[in-house]
Amino acid sequence: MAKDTKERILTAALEMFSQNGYAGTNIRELTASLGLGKSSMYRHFESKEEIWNTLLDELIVYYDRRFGSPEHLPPVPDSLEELVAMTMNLVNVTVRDEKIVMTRKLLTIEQFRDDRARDLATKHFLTGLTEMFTKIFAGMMEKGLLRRDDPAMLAFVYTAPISVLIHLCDREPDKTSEAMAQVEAFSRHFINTYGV
Amino acid sequence: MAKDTKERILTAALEMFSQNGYAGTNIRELTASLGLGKSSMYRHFESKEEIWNTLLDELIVYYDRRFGSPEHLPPVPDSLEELVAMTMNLVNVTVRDEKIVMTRKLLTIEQFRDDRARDLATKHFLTGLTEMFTKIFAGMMEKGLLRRDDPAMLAFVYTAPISVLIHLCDREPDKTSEAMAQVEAFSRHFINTYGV
DNA sequence: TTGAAATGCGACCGCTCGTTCGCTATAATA
DNA sequence: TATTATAGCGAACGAGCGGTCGCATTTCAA
Repeated sequence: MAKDTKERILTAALEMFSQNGYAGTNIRELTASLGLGKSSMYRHFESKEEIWNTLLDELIVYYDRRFGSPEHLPPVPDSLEELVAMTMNLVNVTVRDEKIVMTRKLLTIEQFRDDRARDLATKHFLTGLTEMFTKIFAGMMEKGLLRRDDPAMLAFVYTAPISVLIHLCDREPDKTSEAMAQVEAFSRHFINTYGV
Repeated sequence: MAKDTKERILTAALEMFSQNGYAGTNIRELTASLGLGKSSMYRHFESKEEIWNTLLDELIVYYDRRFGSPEHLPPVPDSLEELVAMTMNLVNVTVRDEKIVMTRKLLTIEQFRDDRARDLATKHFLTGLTEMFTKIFAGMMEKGLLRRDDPAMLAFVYTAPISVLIHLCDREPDKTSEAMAQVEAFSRHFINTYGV
Protein backbone atom coordinates (compact mmCIF):
# COMPACT_ATOMS: atom_id res chain seq x y z
CA MET A 1 0.00 0.00 0.00
CA ALA A 2 2.92 2.31 0.68
CA LYS A 3 4.51 2.48 -2.74
CA ASP A 4 1.05 2.62 -4.21
CA THR A 5 0.11 5.70 -2.19
CA LYS A 6 3.29 7.46 -3.21
CA GLU A 7 2.49 6.92 -6.86
CA ARG A 8 -1.10 7.99 -6.39
CA ILE A 9 0.14 11.21 -4.84
CA LEU A 10 2.37 11.83 -7.85
CA THR A 11 -0.50 11.16 -10.23
CA ALA A 12 -2.76 13.58 -8.38
CA ALA A 13 0.08 16.11 -8.29
CA LEU A 14 0.52 15.92 -12.07
CA GLU A 15 -3.19 16.43 -12.46
CA MET A 16 -3.42 19.44 -10.16
CA PHE A 17 -0.11 21.06 -11.08
CA SER A 18 -1.01 20.83 -14.75
CA GLN A 19 -4.31 22.58 -14.15
CA ASN A 20 -3.54 25.14 -11.44
CA GLY A 21 0.24 25.29 -11.43
CA TYR A 22 2.56 24.62 -8.53
CA ALA A 23 1.70 27.76 -6.59
CA GLY A 24 -2.01 27.33 -7.25
CA THR A 25 -2.10 23.82 -5.83
CA ASN A 26 -2.50 23.09 -2.13
CA ILE A 27 -1.76 19.94 -0.19
CA ARG A 28 -5.20 19.73 1.39
CA GLU A 29 -7.02 19.51 -1.93
CA LEU A 30 -4.42 17.20 -3.35
CA THR A 31 -4.59 14.67 -0.52
CA ALA A 32 -8.36 15.03 -0.16
CA SER A 33 -8.79 14.02 -3.82
CA LEU A 34 -7.17 10.73 -2.82
CA GLY A 35 -9.28 10.34 0.33
CA LEU A 36 -6.11 10.88 2.32
CA GLY A 37 -5.50 13.02 5.36
CA LYS A 38 -3.40 16.16 4.85
CA SER A 39 -0.69 15.01 7.17
CA SER A 40 -0.39 11.49 5.78
CA MET A 41 1.28 12.84 2.70
CA TYR A 42 4.34 13.72 4.75
CA ARG A 43 4.99 10.01 5.33
CA HIS A 44 5.91 9.84 1.62
CA PHE A 45 7.35 13.24 0.79
CA GLU A 46 9.06 15.64 3.12
CA SER A 47 7.57 18.73 1.49
CA LYS A 48 5.43 20.04 -1.34
CA GLU A 49 8.61 20.95 -3.18
CA GLU A 50 9.85 17.37 -2.97
CA ILE A 51 6.66 16.23 -4.70
CA TRP A 52 7.44 18.67 -7.47
CA ASN A 53 11.05 17.55 -7.80
CA THR A 54 10.17 13.87 -7.76
CA LEU A 55 7.42 14.39 -10.31
CA LEU A 56 9.76 16.24 -12.63
CA ASP A 57 12.41 13.53 -12.24
CA GLU A 58 9.82 10.98 -13.24
CA LEU A 59 8.66 12.99 -16.25
CA ILE A 60 12.23 13.44 -17.48
CA VAL A 61 12.92 9.73 -17.22
CA TYR A 62 9.58 8.95 -18.86
CA TYR A 63 10.31 11.25 -21.76
CA ASP A 64 13.79 9.88 -22.40
CA ARG A 65 12.48 6.33 -22.29
CA ARG A 66 9.61 7.02 -24.61
CA PHE A 67 11.01 9.48 -27.11
CA GLY A 68 14.74 9.59 -26.52
CA SER A 69 15.70 5.99 -27.17
CA PRO A 70 16.45 4.87 -30.73
CA GLU A 71 14.36 1.71 -30.46
CA HIS A 72 11.23 3.82 -30.15
CA LEU A 73 11.97 5.69 -33.36
CA PRO A 74 9.11 5.06 -35.80
CA PRO A 75 10.17 3.15 -38.92
CA VAL A 76 10.97 5.19 -42.01
CA PRO A 77 7.78 5.25 -44.13
CA ASP A 78 7.79 3.45 -47.47
CA SER A 79 5.45 5.93 -49.12
CA LEU A 80 4.28 9.50 -48.72
CA GLU A 81 0.83 8.28 -47.78
CA GLU A 82 2.42 6.25 -45.03
CA LEU A 83 4.04 9.39 -43.67
CA VAL A 84 0.61 10.99 -43.39
CA ALA A 85 -0.79 7.93 -41.63
CA MET A 86 2.14 7.72 -39.24
CA THR A 87 1.82 11.40 -38.43
CA MET A 88 -1.89 11.17 -37.72
CA ASN A 89 -1.26 8.20 -35.50
CA LEU A 90 1.47 9.96 -33.57
CA VAL A 91 -0.52 13.14 -33.08
CA ASN A 92 -3.62 11.21 -32.09
CA VAL A 93 -1.76 9.43 -29.32
CA THR A 94 -0.03 12.56 -28.09
CA VAL A 95 -3.29 14.52 -27.97
CA ARG A 96 -5.42 11.78 -26.43
CA ASP A 97 -3.05 10.31 -23.86
CA GLU A 98 -4.04 12.07 -20.64
CA LYS A 99 -0.64 11.79 -19.03
CA ILE A 100 1.13 13.29 -22.02
CA VAL A 101 -1.42 16.10 -22.23
CA MET A 102 -1.01 16.91 -18.55
CA THR A 103 2.75 16.80 -18.88
CA ARG A 104 2.67 19.36 -21.67
CA LYS A 105 0.34 21.60 -19.70
CA LEU A 106 2.55 21.39 -16.64
CA LEU A 107 5.66 22.25 -18.65
CA THR A 108 3.80 25.09 -20.36
CA ILE A 109 2.76 26.58 -17.04
CA GLU A 110 6.01 26.13 -15.15
CA GLN A 111 8.63 26.66 -17.85
CA PHE A 112 9.48 30.20 -16.69
CA ARG A 113 9.85 29.29 -13.01
CA ASP A 114 11.84 26.05 -13.05
CA ASP A 115 14.99 25.43 -15.06
CA ARG A 116 14.41 21.73 -15.49
CA ALA A 117 10.84 22.30 -16.64
CA ARG A 118 12.20 24.84 -19.14
CA ASP A 119 14.68 22.37 -20.59
CA LEU A 120 12.13 19.61 -20.82
CA ALA A 121 9.67 22.01 -22.44
CA THR A 122 12.12 22.80 -25.22
CA LYS A 123 12.62 19.07 -25.79
CA HIS A 124 8.90 18.34 -25.81
CA PHE A 125 7.88 21.27 -27.98
CA LEU A 126 10.79 21.64 -30.37
CA THR A 127 14.03 19.70 -30.40
CA GLY A 128 12.63 16.25 -29.62
CA LEU A 129 10.23 16.34 -32.54
CA THR A 130 12.68 17.84 -35.02
CA GLU A 131 15.45 15.40 -34.15
CA MET A 132 13.07 12.50 -34.61
CA PHE A 133 11.86 13.69 -38.00
CA THR A 134 15.31 14.68 -39.14
CA LYS A 135 16.22 10.99 -39.06
CA ILE A 136 12.95 9.95 -40.67
CA PHE A 137 13.26 12.48 -43.49
CA ALA A 138 16.91 11.59 -44.10
CA GLY A 139 15.74 7.99 -44.52
CA MET A 140 12.96 9.03 -46.87
CA MET A 141 15.41 11.00 -48.99
CA GLU A 142 17.57 7.90 -49.19
CA LYS A 143 14.57 6.00 -50.48
CA GLY A 144 13.85 8.72 -53.01
CA LEU A 145 10.52 9.63 -51.45
CA LEU A 146 11.42 13.20 -50.56
CA ARG A 147 13.13 15.94 -52.51
CA ARG A 148 16.81 16.14 -51.50
CA ASP A 149 17.15 19.00 -49.06
CA ASP A 150 18.42 19.70 -45.57
CA PRO A 151 16.54 17.08 -43.54
CA ALA A 152 16.80 19.16 -40.36
CA MET A 153 15.14 22.14 -42.06
CA LEU A 154 12.40 19.95 -43.48
CA ALA A 155 11.87 18.35 -40.08
CA PHE A 156 11.48 21.80 -38.53
CA VAL A 157 9.13 22.87 -41.32
CA TYR A 158 7.06 19.75 -40.76
CA THR A 159 6.97 19.47 -36.97
CA ALA A 160 6.63 23.11 -35.90
CA PRO A 161 3.13 23.62 -37.37
CA ILE A 162 2.05 20.32 -35.88
CA SER A 163 3.43 21.40 -32.52
CA VAL A 164 1.35 24.57 -32.73
CA LEU A 165 -1.78 22.52 -33.40
CA ILE A 166 -1.04 20.20 -30.50
CA HIS A 167 -0.82 23.22 -28.23
CA LEU A 168 -4.17 24.35 -29.61
CA CYS A 169 -5.70 21.02 -28.62
CA ASP A 170 -4.29 21.35 -25.10
CA ARG A 171 -5.68 24.88 -24.83
CA GLU A 172 -9.06 24.28 -26.46
CA PRO A 173 -9.98 20.58 -26.36
CA ASP A 174 -13.26 21.44 -28.10
CA LYS A 175 -11.31 22.14 -31.26
CA THR A 176 -9.47 18.84 -31.26
CA SER A 177 -11.19 17.28 -34.25
CA GLU A 178 -10.90 20.52 -36.17
CA ALA A 179 -7.22 20.66 -35.33
CA MET A 180 -6.71 17.04 -36.33
CA ALA A 181 -8.25 17.79 -39.70
CA GLN A 182 -5.83 20.65 -40.08
CA VAL A 183 -2.91 18.40 -39.17
CA GLU A 184 -3.93 16.05 -41.96
CA ALA A 185 -4.47 18.87 -44.44
CA PHE A 186 -1.07 20.25 -43.56
CA SER A 187 0.60 16.86 -43.83
CA ARG A 188 -0.86 16.39 -47.31
CA HIS A 189 0.22 19.86 -48.30
CA PHE A 190 3.71 18.95 -47.13
CA ILE A 191 3.97 15.77 -49.19
CA ASN A 192 2.60 17.62 -52.21
CA THR A 193 5.27 20.25 -51.78
CA TYR A 194 8.29 18.14 -50.88
CA GLY A 195 7.33 14.65 -52.01
CA VAL A 196 8.83 13.08 -55.09
CA MET B 1 -0.91 61.04 -9.35
CA ALA B 2 -3.94 58.76 -9.05
CA LYS B 3 -4.23 57.53 -12.60
CA ASP B 4 -0.48 57.25 -12.70
CA THR B 5 -0.41 54.94 -9.68
CA LYS B 6 -3.14 52.78 -11.13
CA GLU B 7 -1.13 52.29 -14.30
CA ARG B 8 2.05 51.60 -12.37
CA ILE B 9 0.20 48.90 -10.45
CA LEU B 10 -0.94 47.32 -13.72
CA THR B 11 2.59 47.45 -15.11
CA ALA B 12 3.99 45.76 -12.00
CA ALA B 13 1.17 43.22 -12.13
CA LEU B 14 1.99 42.31 -15.73
CA GLU B 15 5.60 41.90 -14.71
CA MET B 16 4.92 39.68 -11.71
CA PHE B 17 2.02 37.70 -13.16
CA SER B 18 4.09 36.92 -16.24
CA GLN B 19 6.93 35.59 -14.13
CA ASN B 20 5.20 33.88 -11.20
CA GLY B 21 1.62 33.54 -12.37
CA TYR B 22 -1.50 34.90 -10.72
CA ALA B 23 -1.46 32.47 -7.79
CA GLY B 24 2.28 32.89 -7.27
CA THR B 25 2.06 36.67 -6.98
CA ASN B 26 1.23 38.46 -3.74
CA ILE B 27 0.05 41.99 -3.16
CA ARG B 28 2.76 42.86 -0.66
CA GLU B 29 5.61 42.19 -3.08
CA LEU B 30 3.75 43.84 -5.91
CA THR B 31 3.08 47.10 -4.07
CA ALA B 32 6.49 47.06 -2.36
CA SER B 33 8.15 46.98 -5.80
CA LEU B 34 6.46 50.33 -6.40
CA GLY B 35 7.40 51.73 -2.99
CA LEU B 36 3.73 51.62 -2.12
CA GLY B 37 2.02 50.39 1.04
CA LYS B 38 0.04 47.18 0.74
CA SER B 39 -3.25 48.82 1.65
CA SER B 40 -2.86 51.77 -0.70
CA MET B 41 -3.45 49.45 -3.61
CA TYR B 42 -7.05 49.03 -2.52
CA ARG B 43 -7.68 52.72 -3.30
CA HIS B 44 -7.30 51.77 -6.96
CA PHE B 45 -8.54 48.18 -7.18
CA GLU B 46 -11.03 46.47 -4.96
CA SER B 47 -9.25 43.12 -5.04
CA LYS B 48 -6.36 41.17 -6.48
CA GLU B 49 -8.77 39.60 -8.92
CA GLU B 50 -9.86 43.02 -10.16
CA ILE B 51 -6.24 43.80 -11.01
CA TRP B 52 -6.18 40.62 -13.06
CA ASN B 53 -9.41 41.41 -14.86
CA THR B 54 -8.43 44.99 -15.57
CA LEU B 55 -5.01 43.92 -16.82
CA LEU B 56 -6.56 41.37 -19.14
CA ASP B 57 -9.06 43.95 -20.43
CA GLU B 58 -6.17 46.23 -21.22
CA LEU B 59 -4.20 43.52 -22.98
CA ILE B 60 -7.19 42.56 -25.10
CA VAL B 61 -7.76 46.17 -26.14
CA TYR B 62 -4.04 46.62 -26.75
CA TYR B 63 -3.90 43.55 -28.96
CA ASP B 64 -6.92 44.52 -31.04
CA ARG B 65 -5.55 48.03 -31.52
CA ARG B 66 -2.12 46.85 -32.48
CA PHE B 67 -2.77 43.72 -34.50
CA GLY B 68 -6.47 43.61 -35.15
CA SER B 69 -7.01 46.80 -37.04
CA PRO B 70 -6.55 46.87 -40.81
CA GLU B 71 -4.51 50.09 -40.78
CA HIS B 72 -1.74 48.31 -38.89
CA LEU B 73 -1.50 45.60 -41.52
CA PRO B 74 2.02 45.65 -42.97
CA PRO B 75 2.09 46.56 -46.67
CA VAL B 76 2.23 43.69 -49.14
CA PRO B 77 5.93 43.20 -50.02
CA ASP B 78 7.06 43.98 -53.55
CA SER B 79 9.67 41.26 -53.60
CA LEU B 80 10.49 38.01 -51.86
CA GLU B 81 13.51 39.61 -50.25
CA GLU B 82 11.23 42.25 -48.83
CA LEU B 83 9.12 39.54 -47.24
CA VAL B 84 12.18 38.24 -45.43
CA ALA B 85 13.10 41.73 -44.26
CA MET B 86 9.57 42.47 -43.12
CA THR B 87 9.44 39.17 -41.23
CA MET B 88 12.75 39.77 -39.47
CA ASN B 89 11.59 43.21 -38.47
CA LEU B 90 8.31 41.94 -37.11
CA VAL B 91 9.88 39.11 -35.15
CA ASN B 92 12.58 41.39 -33.79
CA VAL B 93 10.02 43.77 -32.39
CA THR B 94 7.85 41.04 -30.94
CA VAL B 95 10.79 39.35 -29.23
CA ARG B 96 12.45 42.51 -27.94
CA ASP B 97 9.44 44.53 -26.79
CA GLU B 98 9.27 43.80 -23.07
CA LYS B 99 5.55 44.36 -22.80
CA ILE B 100 4.76 41.98 -25.64
CA VAL B 101 7.11 39.36 -24.22
CA MET B 102 5.50 39.61 -20.79
CA THR B 103 2.05 39.42 -22.33
CA ARG B 104 2.92 36.18 -24.10
CA LYS B 105 4.39 34.70 -20.93
CA LEU B 106 1.31 35.66 -18.95
CA LEU B 107 -1.02 34.11 -21.53
CA THR B 108 1.15 31.00 -21.67
CA ILE B 109 1.00 30.57 -17.91
CA GLU B 110 -2.68 31.38 -17.39
CA GLN B 111 -4.30 29.98 -20.53
CA PHE B 112 -5.63 26.88 -18.76
CA ARG B 113 -7.13 28.76 -15.81
CA ASP B 114 -8.85 31.76 -17.39
CA ASP B 115 -11.15 31.64 -20.40
CA ARG B 116 -10.29 35.08 -21.66
CA ALA B 117 -6.58 34.38 -21.38
CA ARG B 118 -7.17 31.18 -23.33
CA ASP B 119 -8.93 33.03 -26.16
CA LEU B 120 -6.32 35.74 -26.31
CA ALA B 121 -3.59 33.09 -26.33
CA THR B 122 -5.05 31.44 -29.40
CA LYS B 123 -5.16 34.83 -31.12
CA HIS B 124 -1.60 35.69 -30.13
CA PHE B 125 -0.08 32.33 -30.96
CA LEU B 126 -2.07 31.18 -33.95
CA THR B 127 -5.05 32.87 -35.56
CA GLY B 128 -3.81 36.47 -35.35
CA LEU B 129 -0.62 35.69 -37.21
CA THR B 130 -2.19 33.43 -39.80
CA GLU B 131 -4.99 35.88 -40.60
CA MET B 132 -2.47 38.65 -41.06
CA PHE B 133 -0.29 36.63 -43.41
CA THR B 134 -3.25 35.19 -45.27
CA LYS B 135 -3.94 38.71 -46.51
CA ILE B 136 -0.30 39.41 -47.23
CA PHE B 137 0.19 36.19 -49.18
CA ALA B 138 -3.03 36.69 -51.12
CA GLY B 139 -1.63 40.07 -52.13
CA MET B 140 1.71 38.55 -53.08
CA MET B 141 -0.03 35.96 -55.24
CA GLU B 142 -1.86 38.79 -56.98
CA LYS B 143 1.49 40.39 -57.72
CA GLY B 144 2.83 37.10 -59.03
CA LEU B 145 5.45 36.82 -56.29
CA LEU B 146 4.14 33.61 -54.78
CA ARG B 147 3.03 30.37 -56.33
CA ARG B 148 -0.78 30.26 -56.54
CA ASP B 149 -2.01 28.20 -53.63
CA ASP B 150 -4.37 28.44 -50.68
CA PRO B 151 -3.12 31.61 -48.96
CA ALA B 152 -4.48 30.48 -45.59
CA MET B 153 -2.50 27.23 -45.76
CA LEU B 154 0.64 29.07 -46.80
CA ALA B 155 0.13 31.57 -43.98
CA PHE B 156 -0.14 28.72 -41.51
CA VAL B 157 2.92 27.02 -42.95
CA TYR B 158 4.84 30.28 -42.68
CA THR B 159 3.74 31.60 -39.29
CA ALA B 160 3.55 28.44 -37.20
CA PRO B 161 7.29 27.69 -37.27
CA ILE B 162 7.99 31.33 -36.50
CA SER B 163 5.57 31.16 -33.59
CA VAL B 164 7.45 28.16 -32.23
CA LEU B 165 10.73 30.07 -32.41
CA ILE B 166 9.21 33.08 -30.67
CA HIS B 167 8.14 30.81 -27.84
CA LEU B 168 11.68 29.49 -27.70
CA CYS B 169 12.98 33.04 -27.24
CA ASP B 170 10.51 33.63 -24.42
CA ARG B 171 11.55 30.40 -22.74
CA GLU B 172 15.30 30.67 -23.29
CA PRO B 173 16.31 34.28 -23.95
CA ASP B 174 19.95 33.15 -24.23
CA LYS B 175 19.10 31.49 -27.51
CA THR B 176 17.48 34.58 -29.02
CA SER B 177 20.17 35.32 -31.63
CA GLU B 178 20.36 31.65 -32.56
CA ALA B 179 16.58 31.58 -32.94
CA MET B 180 16.58 34.76 -35.01
CA ALA B 181 19.09 33.17 -37.36
CA GLN B 182 16.78 30.20 -37.69
CA VAL B 183 13.84 32.49 -38.43
CA GLU B 184 15.81 34.01 -41.28
CA ALA B 185 16.97 30.64 -42.57
CA PHE B 186 13.41 29.39 -42.47
CA SER B 187 12.07 32.48 -44.20
CA ARG B 188 14.58 32.03 -47.01
CA HIS B 189 13.73 28.37 -47.28
CA PHE B 190 10.10 29.41 -47.59
CA ILE B 191 10.64 31.88 -50.43
CA ASN B 192 12.83 29.32 -52.22
CA THR B 193 10.03 26.79 -51.94
CA TYR B 194 6.99 28.92 -52.68
CA GLY B 195 8.43 32.01 -54.39
CA VAL B 196 8.08 32.58 -58.11
C1' DT C 1 -8.91 80.02 2.62
C1' DT C 2 -11.61 76.39 3.52
C1' DG C 3 -13.77 71.94 3.29
C1' DA C 4 -14.31 67.77 1.06
C1' DA C 5 -12.59 64.18 -1.81
C1' DA C 6 -8.72 61.48 -2.96
C1' DT C 7 -4.54 59.10 -1.69
C1' DG C 8 -1.24 57.06 1.36
C1' DC C 9 0.04 54.55 5.55
C1' DG C 10 0.75 50.96 9.41
C1' DA C 11 -1.86 48.10 12.38
C1' DC C 12 -4.73 44.54 12.39
C1' DC C 13 -8.26 40.76 11.11
C1' DG C 14 -9.67 36.21 9.66
C1' DC C 15 -8.32 32.67 6.91
C1' DT C 16 -5.55 29.38 4.48
C1' DC C 17 -1.17 27.75 3.69
C1' DG C 18 2.65 24.22 4.42
C1' DT C 19 4.13 21.64 8.06
C1' DT C 20 4.57 19.20 12.77
C1' DC C 21 2.97 16.42 16.56
C1' DG C 22 1.12 12.69 19.26
C1' DC C 23 -1.60 8.98 18.86
C1' DT C 24 -3.69 4.72 16.73
C1' DA C 25 -3.97 0.86 13.52
C1' DT C 26 -1.90 -2.10 10.52
C1' DA C 27 1.86 -5.00 8.49
C1' DA C 28 6.15 -7.12 8.60
C1' DT C 29 9.99 -9.45 11.39
C1' DA C 30 11.84 -12.42 14.78
C1' DT D 1 3.48 -13.99 20.08
C1' DA D 2 6.09 -9.97 21.05
C1' DT D 3 8.35 -6.28 18.70
C1' DT D 4 9.06 -2.80 15.54
C1' DA D 5 8.67 -0.17 11.56
C1' DT D 6 5.15 1.73 8.51
C1' DA D 7 1.16 4.42 7.33
C1' DG D 8 -2.80 6.65 8.66
C1' DC D 9 -5.40 10.31 11.33
C1' DG D 10 -7.13 14.94 13.53
C1' DA D 11 -5.50 18.79 16.04
C1' DA D 12 -2.71 22.46 16.14
C1' DC D 13 1.17 25.83 14.93
C1' DG D 14 3.49 29.73 12.89
C1' DA D 15 3.79 32.22 8.77
C1' DG D 16 1.94 34.55 5.06
C1' DC D 17 -2.05 35.58 2.49
C1' DG D 18 -5.89 38.92 0.77
C1' DG D 19 -8.38 42.43 2.63
C1' DT D 20 -10.21 46.20 6.22
C1' DC D 21 -9.95 50.16 9.29
C1' DG D 22 -8.91 54.60 11.24
C1' DC D 23 -6.11 58.28 10.67
C1' DA D 24 -2.77 61.56 8.43
C1' DT D 25 -1.55 64.00 4.32
C1' DT D 26 -2.20 65.94 -0.12
C1' DT D 27 -5.16 67.87 -3.95
C1' DC D 28 -8.15 70.90 -5.59
C1' DA D 29 -12.66 73.03 -6.43
C1' DA D 30 -15.50 76.69 -4.39
